[in-house]
Amino acid sequence: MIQKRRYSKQRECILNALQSTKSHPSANMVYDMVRQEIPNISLGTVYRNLAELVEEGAIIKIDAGDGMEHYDGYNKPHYHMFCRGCKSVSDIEIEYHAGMDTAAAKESGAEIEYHNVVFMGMCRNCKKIN
Amino acid sequence: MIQKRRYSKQRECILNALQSTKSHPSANMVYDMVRQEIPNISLGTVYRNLAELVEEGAIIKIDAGDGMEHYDGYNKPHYHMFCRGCKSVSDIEIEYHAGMDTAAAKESGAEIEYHNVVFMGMCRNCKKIN
DNA sequence: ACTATAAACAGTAACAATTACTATTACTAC
DNA sequence: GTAGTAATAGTAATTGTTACTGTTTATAGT
Repeated sequence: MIQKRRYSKQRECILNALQSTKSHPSANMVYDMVRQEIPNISLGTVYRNLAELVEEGAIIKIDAGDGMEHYDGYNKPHYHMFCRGCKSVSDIEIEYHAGMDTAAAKESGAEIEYHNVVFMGMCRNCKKIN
Repeated sequence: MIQKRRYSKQRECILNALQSTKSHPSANMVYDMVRQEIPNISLGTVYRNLAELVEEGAIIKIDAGDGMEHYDGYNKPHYHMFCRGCKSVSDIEIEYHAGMDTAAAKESGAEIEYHNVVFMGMCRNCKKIN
């Protein structure tokens, strides 16, 4: 009677696309990726499923400051950097600073669930040029 | 001959508004604030001046992940938290982790200029309710 | 102080990312 | 297999932001 989440080819394809890349595509980039598999998929479907996958914790959303959301097939908590040169988001594989969460909670009285870190700068390739 | 930045009442008013609040208003909220002083100021003027003030380092832009930019009259590097309950941005006054920048630079080979941290959770008020 | 110059402006139109809507399709419990 | 209802495709609407245009105004040079 009461139906839970229902399977859909589209959602599986979106999740696969995200899990099989190390890049951090925007919704539109995901749209382009899955259209190779499902040519008539709707952009609205991509947005809706990305939101659902974020909500259930299967992927994460990254705010890089370039005016659009980026998505990341989630494995473990990790940090990101945004390159001012090529405007790309990449992983930064340093340890998650769990101590900052407790410090922030103590300072503010808030309940901290997690934190995001975005490093700003010029990536290895772009710093040569500029 | 070559003109530099020129004074404007509007820009001064915008900077004042940001420096005299501890909140982290969006462009639209800034617009509402300065309209009390300059009723016919244009929203475009607010956006342009906010961008210029960010560029010259007088204020900072915060990406909270709620679909719009927030602005902050800048004093020193500090962190922020976004409350899932009341959707507000507040300061977190813990020390800037400069060590993370060098760690990130070493790990990635990038040139790191700085980093932003946004804590996610429920603020002191909202955690009581929920 | 007066004038020429161009930066900054107000007002509005355009834009791009995202969300909402609607009729149709296709999972899944029975 | 069928009924019920999530999920979809396609499209329209919304929202935050940026670009454009004719006008105003700060300021450098007289």
